[in-house]
Amino acid sequence: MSDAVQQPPVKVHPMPFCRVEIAILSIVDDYLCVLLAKRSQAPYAGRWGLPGGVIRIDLDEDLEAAVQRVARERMEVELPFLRQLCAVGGVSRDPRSKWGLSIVYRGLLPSESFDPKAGKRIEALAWRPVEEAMIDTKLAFDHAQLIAQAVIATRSEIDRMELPFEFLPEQFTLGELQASCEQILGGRLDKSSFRRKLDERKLVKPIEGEMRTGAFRPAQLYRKR
Amino acid sequence: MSDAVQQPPVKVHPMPFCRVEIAILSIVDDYLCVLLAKRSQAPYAGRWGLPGGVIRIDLDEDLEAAVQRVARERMEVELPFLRQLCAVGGVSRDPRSKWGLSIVYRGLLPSESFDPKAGKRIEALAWRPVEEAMIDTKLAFDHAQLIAQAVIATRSEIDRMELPFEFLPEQFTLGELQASCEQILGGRLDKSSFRRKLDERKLVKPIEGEMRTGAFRPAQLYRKR
DNA sequence: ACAGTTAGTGGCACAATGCAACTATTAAGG
DNA sequence: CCTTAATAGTTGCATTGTGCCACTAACTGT
Repeated sequence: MSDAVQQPPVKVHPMPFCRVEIAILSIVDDYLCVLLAKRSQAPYAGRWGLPGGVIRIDLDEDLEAAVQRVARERMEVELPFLRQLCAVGGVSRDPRSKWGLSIVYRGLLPSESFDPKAGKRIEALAWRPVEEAMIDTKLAFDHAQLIAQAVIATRSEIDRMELPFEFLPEQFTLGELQASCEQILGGRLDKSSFRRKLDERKLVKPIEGEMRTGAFRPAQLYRKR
Repeated sequence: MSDAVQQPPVKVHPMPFCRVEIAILSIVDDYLCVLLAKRSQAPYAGRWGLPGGVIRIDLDEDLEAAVQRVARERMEVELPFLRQLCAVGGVSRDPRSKWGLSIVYRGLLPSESFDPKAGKRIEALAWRPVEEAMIDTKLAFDHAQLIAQAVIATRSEIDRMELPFEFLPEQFTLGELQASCEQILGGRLDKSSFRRKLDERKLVKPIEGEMRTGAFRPAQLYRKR
């Protein structure tokens, strides 16, 4: 009602240089990995870091849209799972401007569904085990720190039994589900208590009659929920 | 090293209108309350909402500094406890610009240490019980939603036994500590299991010999850790 | 001395969890 | 056909965490 009555007399202040950064996690060769980009431009040219890009207020509807656009432009991928991680900002965060502000997102992706292809401003893309990346002091900016935060957030989801169905095909065995969790956590889980929680909280349902063959006893297939 | 070798050819894009918003929580009259500001200017002039302000890249060292400056200018208060809550942004979030981006913080404050004083661009300040504010559809922007998020975050800290020492004086009794937790959670806790957790995890230590008088049996005083 | 009120402790039942043993099912190989 | 090896799935038990409740302790006012 009264919202649009008058145009307020806002002084124009210069704004921060606003970007989104993306920590994309996946399980590659049984290890939880993060997707890193080799930077083709300053700052930190030639160094590895998280992929990211400038927020384009003429192109992006909102923050998530900005992330998806950047993921598309830079890596030709769409992110089915996306969560905001944090925002970091301050003076001289980025030499391209006086004041840099980055909104950092965390994405989960099944690595099979994605063949990393370097796009705009990226020399190369590579999966890197998080245990290395988290402590790699050579990464651009504070990205090692951000990766650590993303890993912690993902692990605490598992602790709360918010399961990483994003990493699995639509049909899966309980063994595969447990293995995914173990790879994310970087440690082993107990089979019986894992399964107890699954059916107490009704997180999966068996698919009728179907089975799948390994080398030995076949396992029941399940779906989410 | 190689970071400053060349000035990269960055196209200049218009940037979002960047702000910080602050959800300050405190216990007032035994209820968990949030500090709301009556807006003196559009948008939402005359409506209540979270206090906040524009990020000033000429004044603020980083995001937290921006929050503290805004808290000082608008409310004449310093926030001893401050956590980032989330970032929200998109087109037409704020009619003052095409694209608005707000970094939202959550602060905890002992209400006794603070006499709300309205400052720049604020008509009035008031404590409001969170149970009302969380569902008040009349608040500016999506602030009711943000308050709900702030309350959830604060409550889950209590669940994890990250205790609200910010709400208490330096010395306190276990009864006072438990009462604070109950007021935050909006429900009662069990005395014996609360205390068991306190000393299992060594969260408090008794202060030697000292006691404090109520009307009846005095209680042991404690300090954090 | 006793009632009333809050501080603080201890016991017990029940739930959640970790550990380990056990059964079930399949393919392969003698 | 029986044994072996490997994984799938279940069951039982010991340990721990937690909620509930009762009990003791300390102090004031009458």
